[in-house]
Amino acid sequence: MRKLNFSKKRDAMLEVICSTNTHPTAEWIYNRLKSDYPNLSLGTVYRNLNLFKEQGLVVSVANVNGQERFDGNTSAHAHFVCTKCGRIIDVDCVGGSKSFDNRIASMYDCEVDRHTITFYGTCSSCRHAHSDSTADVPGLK
Amino acid sequence: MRKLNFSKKRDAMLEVICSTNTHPTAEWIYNRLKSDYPNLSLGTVYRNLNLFKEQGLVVSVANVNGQERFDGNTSAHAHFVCTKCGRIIDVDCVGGSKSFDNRIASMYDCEVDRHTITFYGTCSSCRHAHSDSTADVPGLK
DNA sequence: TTCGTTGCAAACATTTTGCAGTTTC
DNA sequence: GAAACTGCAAAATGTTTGCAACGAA
Repeated sequence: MRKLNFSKKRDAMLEVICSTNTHPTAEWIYNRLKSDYPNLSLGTVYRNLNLFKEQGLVVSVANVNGQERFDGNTSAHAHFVCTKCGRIIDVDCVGGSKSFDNRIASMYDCEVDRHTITFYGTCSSCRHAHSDSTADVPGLK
Repeated sequence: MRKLNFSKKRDAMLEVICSTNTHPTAEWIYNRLKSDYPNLSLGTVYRNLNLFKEQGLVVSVANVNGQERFDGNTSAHAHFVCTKCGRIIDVDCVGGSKSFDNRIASMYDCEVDRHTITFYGTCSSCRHAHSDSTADVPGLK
C-alpha cells in the first residue's frame, strides 16, 4: 500500500461520510463540502473514495440508480434500499456473522472477505405517500 | 403493465440468460447472440433486460466493476463475487427465507420485496493462480 | 393497419484520468 | 526538493433514448 500524506480535504470527506447515515453518493459528499472548500472538485472526491475503499475505511453498500452508495460505518450490518426514493436504511438486527463467511469459504474453496445483506422494497415514507421528505436522500435530483 | 408482442430476439435473450450460470452482463449476452442475430443491437439488449426485470423473469444480482450482472434463476439464493476476476458463483446453501423479509417489514414499517445475500472475496481459481481460465467470465476484456 | 420492436447513432450520467500547479513532509 | 494531492477538463464507460424502418397480430 502506498505512502499517504495528510490532506485537509480528504480528512473532511471522511468526517462527512462517517457522520451521516444516509449512505451518500460521491456527488452528495461533493455538495456537502463545496461551501467549506469552494474549489473542491469531483475528481478529488472520487479519488479519495477509492482510497478509502482500499483502506477499508469506507465500504460500498449498493448501487442505486447507477450511483454507488457509501457507508462510513464498516461494522457488519445489513441495509434496506427503497426502490422508490433511493433511501438506504441501516438494518442492525440481522447478519454480519463471520462464521457465515467461513462456512462459504470452506465449501467453495475460496477466501471470503465480507458479505452484504440487502433488502429491497418500499420504505415507510414512500408507503405513507403524504410524507414527501426526500430532501436528504442522496441520488435525488 | 403494457401489452407485449412476441419477439424472436427477446425470446433468444431469455433462453441465453436462463441457460447460463455466469450471471452475464448486457454485453456478454449481446456477444453471445451476435452470431445468430448479426444485426442485433446493444440498445435492444438493454431494453429487453429492463423488460425482464419489470416482469420478474430476470433479476439483477450485483454490479461488478460498474457493470450490472443478471440472473435468470429467480429462485432465492445467495451469490459469491470474486473481486479479482469478477466471477459470480451461486451459493445455494444460505438465505432466501421469506420470513427474513417479513421480520424487516414489520420492524421498519416498510414493504420488502426481496433481499440479496452476497459474499465478496477471492475465488478458488484466482487463489490457485495457475488456473487462469477466466475465458467465460462476463465483464472481462 | 395498428402498434410493439428494433437498429442506429446520438445523448446521458457516472466515474476515471492526464497534466500542470499546489501542498505536505 | 521529492512525492503526494488537487483542479480542471477531457476521456472513458455503461446505459438510455429518439426516430425511422421493420415485424407481429
